[in-house]
Amino acid sequence: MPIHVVTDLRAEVPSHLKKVPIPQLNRSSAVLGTCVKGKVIKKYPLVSLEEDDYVLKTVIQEHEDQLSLPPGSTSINAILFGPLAKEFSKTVNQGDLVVMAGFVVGRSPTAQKDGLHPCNLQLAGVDACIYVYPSSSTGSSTSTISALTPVPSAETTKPKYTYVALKDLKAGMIVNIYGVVTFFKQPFRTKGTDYCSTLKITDQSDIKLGCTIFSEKLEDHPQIYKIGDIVRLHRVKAQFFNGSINMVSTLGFSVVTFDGTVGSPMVPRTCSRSFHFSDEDRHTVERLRAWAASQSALPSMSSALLSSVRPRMYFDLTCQLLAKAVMDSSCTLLRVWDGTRCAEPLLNVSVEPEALEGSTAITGGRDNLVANVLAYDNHVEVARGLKPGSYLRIYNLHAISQSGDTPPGSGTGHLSFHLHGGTAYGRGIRVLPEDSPDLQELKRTLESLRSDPNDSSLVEVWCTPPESFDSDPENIATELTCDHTLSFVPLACVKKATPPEGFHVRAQLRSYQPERLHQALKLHCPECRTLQDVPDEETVSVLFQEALRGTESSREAWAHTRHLDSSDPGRKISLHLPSYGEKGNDELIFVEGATLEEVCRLSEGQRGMIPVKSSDRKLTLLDLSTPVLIHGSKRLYGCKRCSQVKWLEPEPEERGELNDRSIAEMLGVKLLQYVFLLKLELEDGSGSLDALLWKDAESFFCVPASDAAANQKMQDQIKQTMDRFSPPGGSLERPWLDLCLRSYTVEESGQQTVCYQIFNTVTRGAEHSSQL
DNA sequence: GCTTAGGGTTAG
Repeated sequence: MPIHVVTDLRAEVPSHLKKVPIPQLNRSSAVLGTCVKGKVIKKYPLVSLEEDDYVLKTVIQEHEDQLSLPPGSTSINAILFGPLAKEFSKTVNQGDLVVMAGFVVGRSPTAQKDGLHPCNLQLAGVDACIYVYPSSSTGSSTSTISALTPVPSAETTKPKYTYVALKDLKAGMIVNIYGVVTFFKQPFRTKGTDYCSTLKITDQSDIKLGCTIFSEKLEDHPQIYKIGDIVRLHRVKAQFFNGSINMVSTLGFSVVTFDGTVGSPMVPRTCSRSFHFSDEDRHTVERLRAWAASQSALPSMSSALLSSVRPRMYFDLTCQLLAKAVMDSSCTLLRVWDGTRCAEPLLNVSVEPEALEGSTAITGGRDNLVANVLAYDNHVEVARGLKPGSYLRIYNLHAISQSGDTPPGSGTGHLSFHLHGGTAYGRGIRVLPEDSPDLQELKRTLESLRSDPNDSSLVEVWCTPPESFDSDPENIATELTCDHTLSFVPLACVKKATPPEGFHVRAQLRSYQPERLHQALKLHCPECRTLQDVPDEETVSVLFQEALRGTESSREAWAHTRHLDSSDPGRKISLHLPSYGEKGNDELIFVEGATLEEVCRLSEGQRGMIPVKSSDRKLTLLDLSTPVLIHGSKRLYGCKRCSQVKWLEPEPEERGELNDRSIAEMLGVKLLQYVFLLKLELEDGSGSLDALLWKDAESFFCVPASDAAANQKMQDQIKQTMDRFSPPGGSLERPWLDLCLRSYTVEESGQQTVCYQIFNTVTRGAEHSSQL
């Protein structure tokens, strides 16, 4: 796509290019090896289509020596695409003389208006080339010369695939072709083994070409949404039928579809993971788009909004599926809307609530927003597979006035919509992807409907995002364990309800606290029900240090006392080993005069260490902000408020099996329990609310809090779970969570606050990873 | 195993 700025005419333009006078150009002009030469008499601003994609229009006038020809046709519009447009905008000035080559001659859609040449020149891709002779003093433009791209060599630009113009097709050829869709049918089942897509395409040669595509896999079929889409077909065979050429897919067939709108993003619709798409392809699509935009002969689309539908109309409806119900073997009901209100009253087809899948909140016909579509016969198969919440385009829908209670033809009957059996006129249903440009208007309309403060009655419909209709349990990251039969409600409804009440919601995690998950681990006293943070390592360490400054080590009758050297000179560590029992006991050791680090090291042999100090010649526990027991990586804490620490005089008869409870009892300590406490900010499109994950947090994560306190792997597992629910950086999609919530009120300084807590919910997959 | 459909309104 080079532009050459030349100062010496004879030296720069390749000699093989044959110059064609502009007035002699027509649609069938050979373009290979030809060029036109003219003066830039108009240069329009560069138009940016998307990132790094541009279009620019310019008008060039035949070089002076040809001006004896009739005026009017001596000036021609040239449309430049891509980098060439940008380069042209930068390099070329009005008045410059240019030579253009590698163009396509198209029909000028503005010929009537601007009175210029009936054709235009379209320059795109690697073939397009412009040579510029600056008009003013050469000095002014020499600086741009060095910035020019070199001519790509023929070898490197040779495309891997070649495409045959539709006019050049001969029976028997197996070829690759491009075309603009002028008619299409969604894939339908044949009497054979395959699905069949029927389409008709055209290109700059204005030939209408029928194509038939067979494949037993639906994903191999073209994804055509509307007339004007552009398809690229690989390995199709030209056949004679009824006196004209038709194309049929052959072995190795593949298809890619693009939106046909000029300037719309070039997103390939294809199932193949890797497909070849070069700059040349890009420009071919651009050329076809530009050409199609200028064609008035293309059939118009028959899409309509619900608001513009009248009885007896056939139209294409772009809509969202709210609910569906199987009526009988040859009929499925689809309740849809597009956010506009029908001018005619809409019929409500009544269905048993059990038979309805999707939003049960609406009965249809409501406020003339919800249309009841009956899909018959061959469409039942597709209709049954649709997911409520998804976006659809229904082709050739028939508006039928049901005038049961009104005289026929009075125009006051209720409208229902029939998708009749068969595929005539392209009758069918297509699911549109969420991000389809064809949905932007629909989504905007639904959004404005949603924000209408006068209509809160629709809350249950509009506030539920499409994804939450997804009934595929594989896509939901959590699972309910309760046996309530509550139906799912939007968070907005949860917030409106009066507590206490239970709910099932499907929501996403927007954020959570504490972000540092180790802070989610708390100590809870089952007696006084207070909650406190787990003392941090430094605080505990300091308390141990303070205890070192105690009085002389005491000797207890119930224990053998041994001394160890500490890391500090002169300081002895006392180990008091209970002497009762048959052989004495080293399972449980009372340790005095040791630092936290030393106690931890001593407990590494899986012995329970109880840190103690001497006071009044008796042993007692340290401050209750320190662990009462350190056992390997496990630490037990006592409640300051509820413990009644005795002098340590363990009685032999008190000793049964050594466990946390018996140790605590022996020490007179009320043990604190490890618990998780997290605040999850949930959202679902209807709103957001904060829910606590506390009492059922252990089963939610499938990790006991006490294990998490002692085991880094368990903490990592929780981190992974939270990262999955709320991917860091927000780059990945957040999964939906099925949650069982309960609302309740908490009184705090005379103020009633409504709280929500998560119960009966488990994380999917957590039970497996916890086996680590 | 080598076909199917080959556009052009249901009739609920």
